[in-house]
Amino acid sequence: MLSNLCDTLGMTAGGLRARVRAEMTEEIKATARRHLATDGANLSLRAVARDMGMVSSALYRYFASRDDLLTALILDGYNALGAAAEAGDATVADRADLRGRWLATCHAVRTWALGTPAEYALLFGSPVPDYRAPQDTVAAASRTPTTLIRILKDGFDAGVITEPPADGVPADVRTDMARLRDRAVPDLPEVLLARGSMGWIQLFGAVSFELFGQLDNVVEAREAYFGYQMGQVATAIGIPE
Amino acid sequence: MLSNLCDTLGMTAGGLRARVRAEMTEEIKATARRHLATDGANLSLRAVARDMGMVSSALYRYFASRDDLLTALILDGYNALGAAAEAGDATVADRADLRGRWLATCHAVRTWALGTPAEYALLFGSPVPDYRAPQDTVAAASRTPTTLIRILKDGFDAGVITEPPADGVPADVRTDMARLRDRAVPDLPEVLLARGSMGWIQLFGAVSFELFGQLDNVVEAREAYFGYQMGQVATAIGIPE
DNA sequence: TCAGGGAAAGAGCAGTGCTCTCTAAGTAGA
DNA sequence: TCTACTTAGAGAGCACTGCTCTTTCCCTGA
Repeated sequence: MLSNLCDTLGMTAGGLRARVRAEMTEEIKATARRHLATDGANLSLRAVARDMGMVSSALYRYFASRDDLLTALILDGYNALGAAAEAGDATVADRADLRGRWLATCHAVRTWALGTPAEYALLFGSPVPDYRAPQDTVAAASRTPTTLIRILKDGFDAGVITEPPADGVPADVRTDMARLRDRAVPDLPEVLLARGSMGWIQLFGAVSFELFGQLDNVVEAREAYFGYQMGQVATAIGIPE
Repeated sequence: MLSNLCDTLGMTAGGLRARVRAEMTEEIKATARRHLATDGANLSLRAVARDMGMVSSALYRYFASRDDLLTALILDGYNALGAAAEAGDATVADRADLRGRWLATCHAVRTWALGTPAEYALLFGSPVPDYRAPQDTVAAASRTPTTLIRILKDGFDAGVITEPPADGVPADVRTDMARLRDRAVPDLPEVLLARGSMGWIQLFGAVSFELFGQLDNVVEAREAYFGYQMGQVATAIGIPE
């Protein structure tokens, strides 16, 4: 996207100008991320500019609008979360330990969310009014669920996870799952993918519930509750003990 | 809260003045709700006032701040959602049809959310920065989950739903669940409540996922997918077919 | 009838996103 | 090396925001 912008502005890639421009863009995003932590989604362009010792209008040389800046942050956020999930999965040395991998990935997602709640809210919270996420984000957004599904795939390939009976999976849902499967993880039964996607939703729900304050005055043992949930989900999906 | 305000302003309850004041308050909330639908959480006090043919400062006679107005809307929202859930549960004539009641309640929640997405986002979306939900809301907020848990309670009392084995429910989670149980549904095993709360979280996750756009370009058969999920959850909790 | 108090208006403050114009500075080509 | 061009940034300005303060109007209870 950045190189795209450079092209439209007629800059030669690799030039010194382009490099300082890229550094500047990164610095703006970094300060914006910092403001995001305190001000939430309604961060102020002017405040970001002030923090960098420049005037607000100067930011418009780098981001066409506030929404554009948010989009860049969202994209970075999806990638950061995806990387965290992948790293979590990778911590389990025994690749055949499916449950361990599942739980490690889930906990990694939660840890990332707790560490950067504002960014998580930006990704998964209430959408900003009249803001449409560009298509670029879908690839980055699918990194985390793909990490989860890949665990199922490994288990299925190894014959440890078996295809559950297609009890009551509606036909059109199977169609959706089949399309999704072909796009991301070929050769995985739709029914298994349907259960896997449910697990992803439960993970998202659990993290959002905790982060958005719905657990306040209700559940104190947050991490234990989370771990218990994810274990139950793993069992429901068919990941052996 | 309103009567509280009236008291502090020294108004006699039941007076004419108090009545027009209450009507005015309702009208403000109604217009605010209308604006909420288009502008999301960042609705404008001035716009609301303009819509009512008055000046912005006049609104401050009724709500001390924008946050106060939002709080009132949140409270109303929780109650509206709770009422919808209860009504959904009540549509099932055969009270012994636990699965039917569970699904009806879930679908009622989803329908309410799809009908008033902005209000749902206000309740369950990313929290507004430096806004603290007052204690008043917790009672209203618990109406919906209580409706769900009551179904489990009915099933447990009837001996249709049995207490699941406490396999791997951490001790501190049991403590949380016990406290929650004593507060809302006495005589329900903690383990069952733990599973029930998971169902509530999955319901919330599914609705939020759909409403916040995470299902875009992924799942088309929204209602079928939702119904499938809630059926699976019911089974996982132990609600018989 | 009349004082007290609540409702509304209006000006004003500090802040916002965004646009426009203008200047300074760097870059490439002859 | 000089020139034509592009870019970064500054600053003013527009329309908007939440909120406060003061002033005016009018209803109400005694």
